[in-house]
Amino acid sequence: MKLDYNTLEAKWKQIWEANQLYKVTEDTSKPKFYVLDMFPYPSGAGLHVGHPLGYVASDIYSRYKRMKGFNVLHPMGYDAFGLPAEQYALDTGVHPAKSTSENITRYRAQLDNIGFSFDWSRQVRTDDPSYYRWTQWIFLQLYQHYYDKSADKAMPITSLISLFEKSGISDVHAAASAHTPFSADIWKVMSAKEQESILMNYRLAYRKVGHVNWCEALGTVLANDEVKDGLSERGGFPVIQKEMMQWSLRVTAYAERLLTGMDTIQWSESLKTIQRNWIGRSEGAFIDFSFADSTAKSVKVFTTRPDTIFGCTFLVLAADHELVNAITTASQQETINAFLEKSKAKSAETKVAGQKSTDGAWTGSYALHPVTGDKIQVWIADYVLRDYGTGAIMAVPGDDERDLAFAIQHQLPVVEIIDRSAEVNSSIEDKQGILMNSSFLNGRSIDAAIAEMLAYLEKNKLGTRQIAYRLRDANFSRQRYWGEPFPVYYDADGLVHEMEESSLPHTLPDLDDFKPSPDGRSPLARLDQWARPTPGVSRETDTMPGYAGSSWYFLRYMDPLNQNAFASTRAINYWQDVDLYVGGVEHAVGHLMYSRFWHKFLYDLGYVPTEEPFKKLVNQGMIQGVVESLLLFKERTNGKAHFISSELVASREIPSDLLSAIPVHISFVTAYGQPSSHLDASGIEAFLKWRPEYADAVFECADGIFSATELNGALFYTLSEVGKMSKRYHNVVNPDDVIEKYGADCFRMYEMFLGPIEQSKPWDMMGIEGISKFLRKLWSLFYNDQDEWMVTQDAPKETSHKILHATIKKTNEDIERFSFNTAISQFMICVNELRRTEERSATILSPLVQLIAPFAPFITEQLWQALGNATSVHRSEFPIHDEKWLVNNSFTYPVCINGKKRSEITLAAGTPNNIIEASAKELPDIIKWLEGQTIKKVIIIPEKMVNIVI
RNA sequence: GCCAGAGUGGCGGAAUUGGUAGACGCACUGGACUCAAAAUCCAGCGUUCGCAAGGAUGUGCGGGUUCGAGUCCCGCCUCUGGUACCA
Repeated sequence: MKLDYNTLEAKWKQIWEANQLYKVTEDTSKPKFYVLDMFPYPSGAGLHVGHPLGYVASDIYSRYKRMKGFNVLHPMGYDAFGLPAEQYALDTGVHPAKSTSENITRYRAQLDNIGFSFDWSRQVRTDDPSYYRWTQWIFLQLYQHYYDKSADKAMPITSLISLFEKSGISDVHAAASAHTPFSADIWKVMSAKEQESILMNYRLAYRKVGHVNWCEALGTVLANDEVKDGLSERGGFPVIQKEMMQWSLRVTAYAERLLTGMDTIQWSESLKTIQRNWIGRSEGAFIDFSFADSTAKSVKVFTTRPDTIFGCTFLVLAADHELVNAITTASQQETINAFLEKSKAKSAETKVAGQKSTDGAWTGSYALHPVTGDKIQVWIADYVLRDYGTGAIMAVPGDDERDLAFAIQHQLPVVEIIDRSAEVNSSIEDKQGILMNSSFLNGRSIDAAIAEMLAYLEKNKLGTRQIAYRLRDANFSRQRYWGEPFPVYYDADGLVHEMEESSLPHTLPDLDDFKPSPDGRSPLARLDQWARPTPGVSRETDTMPGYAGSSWYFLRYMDPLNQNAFASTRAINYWQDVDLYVGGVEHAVGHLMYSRFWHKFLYDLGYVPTEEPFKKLVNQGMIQGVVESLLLFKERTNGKAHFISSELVASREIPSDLLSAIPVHISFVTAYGQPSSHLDASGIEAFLKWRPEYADAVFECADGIFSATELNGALFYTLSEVGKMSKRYHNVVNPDDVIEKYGADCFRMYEMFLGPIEQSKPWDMMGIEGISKFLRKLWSLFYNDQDEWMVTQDAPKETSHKILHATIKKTNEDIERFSFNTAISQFMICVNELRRTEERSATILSPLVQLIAPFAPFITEQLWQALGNATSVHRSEFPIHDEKWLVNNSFTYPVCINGKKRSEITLAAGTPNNIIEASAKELPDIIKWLEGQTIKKVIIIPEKMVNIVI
């Protein structure tokens, strides 16, 4: 039989489908194993060669685990709600539901091509009402719960209400946006509206007016992790701060558990560090400063350095701190107003640029230093943030660079309080030094002083120990159409009413105009009938953000069709949690943080049995593309665009701001990806056909300046860079094309052979021939050049046993540690060896096929059938190595003197160490070296080496 | 700035616990087969001295520990990622 990938793949895909080979059910007779991929967002560009990298790895692992006797859940689905489909709808008028479905069809075809072992009967789509019904349900649970810090878990809001009725706020120890004190009696006489606004401070899903990241171009607000360097992650549009009524999730309530939970899971250290930094825990104290002569009583500041309190010479509040109005004196009112105005106008640009600022203004008020009683000025400034700590700081210019810069700018007093003269190369961050000018703390080390001051503050009721987190509550409203509607409505008073559980799903209505309204409201607000169904009732017209549906999808796979629950208890108890999660590191602070939060919440409510959703996580790297660009020289020649060959740039010293790079389609470029990538005459012709606006451009290369038609013969060099694979750069490589040419098995193995899967690397077709050759060699062990079946039932050669069992051992170890490239290397060694010795015995070749099966499912299935097996190789048992074939009959030891190899001896296996030592010392060349030397010791490492130390 | 990770041939990368550095693949060079090409097979392939046998040297740089260091320690350099007025 001839090796013909395409027919072979079609044949087996059809057989697997007909036999439901990869369908999985809860089977208590086998141990479970859950392998999950991060489900894709079905974008219009389709899958490129980078996407399947993680999928191939997880598929190999799934197939391996199945052959090892595990009941493997390996599902796939689509993160179908999201911005790009809506942007596409804005541009083309195509309904997002339609384009998303079309994209999903395309993705499915591409995924099927690669031969994955997904159980497609469990597919989920986040935009399916039967799915988002449960997203809405979980949202309602969040709304109906608060976080009780004493119990350290989420509790029903009804218990909070009973506490309020019993004793007001005094017994409540809960995560809250604000603590307004009140008694039980006061609570009882509050109006429903007043009570509701108090409860909103506690609910895990709550509404508040807050400043949010507003992106004008996208017409929506974004969560903190969706903003990068002041620009939207999607699209790269500017983001400004804006006040809006928004839904938020109280993820901060779980900050500590999100932090400690990381000790129990197997994630890479770097990923854990990213999450830890994002949570940003720091220990310190709240300290109360009372005012000297103001209507306001006191202000709380947060500090991690209570020891520096004697150096505190002024206070600084955030510009939008709640006390600013109350403490501003009449004489300073104008100054403060001017500053607030300026600060507001500035926030848009400078916060984008990330510049440091020492701008500020004095409120006219004085506070009293809590220890010395000195009068100190209270300022407001840009560099203090409302959202961190208490939004107010005690400024210690003597030991804080920002405070110092501010003090110098505004000529405020500075007191040196840390003596660093004993330290070499010490900076403020080092926390090294001795206290001075600090009353009873003088002479203490910083650590000792912190402890002493904390005790002092608590004893004198001046402050409390406190832990602050950088983590902010997650914004949960998007002024967008293509997302889950909120299952709530508002009455005439603006009070929130939950929808009945039985009325879910609250479906997304149809729409044909997707433009957001300029005032920042969702397109849904335009649907009068839907938005205001009856007088006095209005619906929430915002929708949930992209991460809503993806925060729990892994649970739905356990029981995807369930109508009565997000998954049955039976299914959840069987599948428990995800054993292995494979996906990109770009989700470190978004999806992975929110999923853990939702999962912990569901755990508190008793719906899931484990606290953490993902036991082990592997981050696959990104496969990058090569971006080829033409350099456009902006100084135009006779009004014509001037392109310049890239090698001239260095020699001509053209200022880089006069150059811009125009990405070119890689198919135009010759020697693409190489240092000598260039366009020849036909490439230039193709380029001009594609970008006709450059038809009259001039092209400057080493030989001179030409118009396109004069350019025959001259090579025009492009600029080659490694970058993202993206439609924009015209460098997307479609897996379908690779599979068409080399077959799915080859594509899978080559993706794995590129290097460790955690690593990012550029896609490069150069090496794929090596894998292709390997598969042909494998095939040739079974069929000769005349396509005759060569496998015999003869006894194999002993050396074949040896190489086979070494390969079995290594394959098991390598798959377990996710080192697929080294496993493939071993297959190559094995196949080469078997070919060299012309091994044709089924005893050897049969297990070899099984070993390679997870990597190359199609070709191995075919060979397995040809070997006479009635059932699939993917249902067979993974080979186990036999130690007896791995024991050496003899072993050649390198004999070293002081670690340098001088000779070697070959001795029988299991030779006692004293004989090895004696034999080593008898070697003539060694004796020559040892002459006149004293042997200090002899080190023998079994099966490794003999080292004589002189 | 701070935090984390990484630097190995012409290239992608091996070396699992401190034990013969460069596995495996690509590229390249030479040879066989062929009228020729492709395909296939064989051999070579860090640097350096040498006709060779063989020697020296070599894992970003400078030190150290050790019989022995790509691997451990100290000090630097470079790159990648995260983060940035976080008190």
